[in-house]
Amino acid sequence: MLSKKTKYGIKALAYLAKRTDKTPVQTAEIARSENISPKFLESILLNLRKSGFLGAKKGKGGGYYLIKDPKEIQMTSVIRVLEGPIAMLPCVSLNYYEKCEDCPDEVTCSVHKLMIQVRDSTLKVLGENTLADLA
Amino acid sequence: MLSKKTKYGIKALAYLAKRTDKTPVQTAEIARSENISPKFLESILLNLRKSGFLGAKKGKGGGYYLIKDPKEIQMTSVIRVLEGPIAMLPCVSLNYYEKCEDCPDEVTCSVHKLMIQVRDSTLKVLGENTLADLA
DNA sequence: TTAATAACCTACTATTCCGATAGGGTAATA
DNA sequence: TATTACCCTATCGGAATAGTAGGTTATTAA
Repeated sequence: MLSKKTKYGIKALAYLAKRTDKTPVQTAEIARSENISPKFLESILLNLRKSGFLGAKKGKGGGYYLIKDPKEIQMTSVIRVLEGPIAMLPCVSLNYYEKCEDCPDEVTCSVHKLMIQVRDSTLKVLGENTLADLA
Repeated sequence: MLSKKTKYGIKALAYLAKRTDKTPVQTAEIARSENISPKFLESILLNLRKSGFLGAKKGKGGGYYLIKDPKEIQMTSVIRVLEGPIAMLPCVSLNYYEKCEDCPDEVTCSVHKLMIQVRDSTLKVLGENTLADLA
């Protein structure tokens, strides 16, 4: 299950991508429009800024704005930053790999093989979709 | 991410499916072989029995055994019983649907559309794989 | 220069879930 | 009738989630 943090983050990015002009948008405006707790959203947008998706401007008329072209932003990268691994098991994760303690051999592990298939099909969908497709 | 409960459950089912004869297998044997905490596994197998995947026999020579043919057991049904929803959001779940409070309209929701695609591709993989394929 | 604005940062909290453990009860077998 | 092994309930520490609170800093406009 996707965390609300990730869901809200995607919604906020899509909100920004929908806008025609790229002037900064305040956290409060996005929060109001998308029904998100303002303070919670604040921490998410900060996260997205630090990860290089958003730029920020302080003071009056300030806010957040997209840095890159929505077409260039794959949903895989968004989800990896907000949620973490896309795979359903650490031992099949490309970016957050961890060995299972209980599993002596990944090659013969039945669950492993299945979860690689799931990972690849998910990766395909999320890789084909960009922020532009959502907006 | 898949819970350990689900992972262990699948491993246990695969262990039973690998056996040629269908005599009962004790919890302790599966736990030893798959490196799972015996007591934890016990609750999982109980769960699988109540869900109709396993049969159980008490007393000496007792244990758990598969009720159905592994070819007939889709991984979707196993995961739904152990983990719950397969979808990444409640609002796109077929079997555990819940409306999002923050979302006024699912049809126009950007995240919703994306997660339906992810759900369908995952469902395809898990539906095509049966317990027999894992064993 | 000062007041207002809005991002930035730190810390805290309530709730829930996960992964397990403990300890006994019940039914079947030898 | 003793042993075996499933059955059931209850508990528990730790981690994560979903926020909340309160103050700091940088920018803008009056």
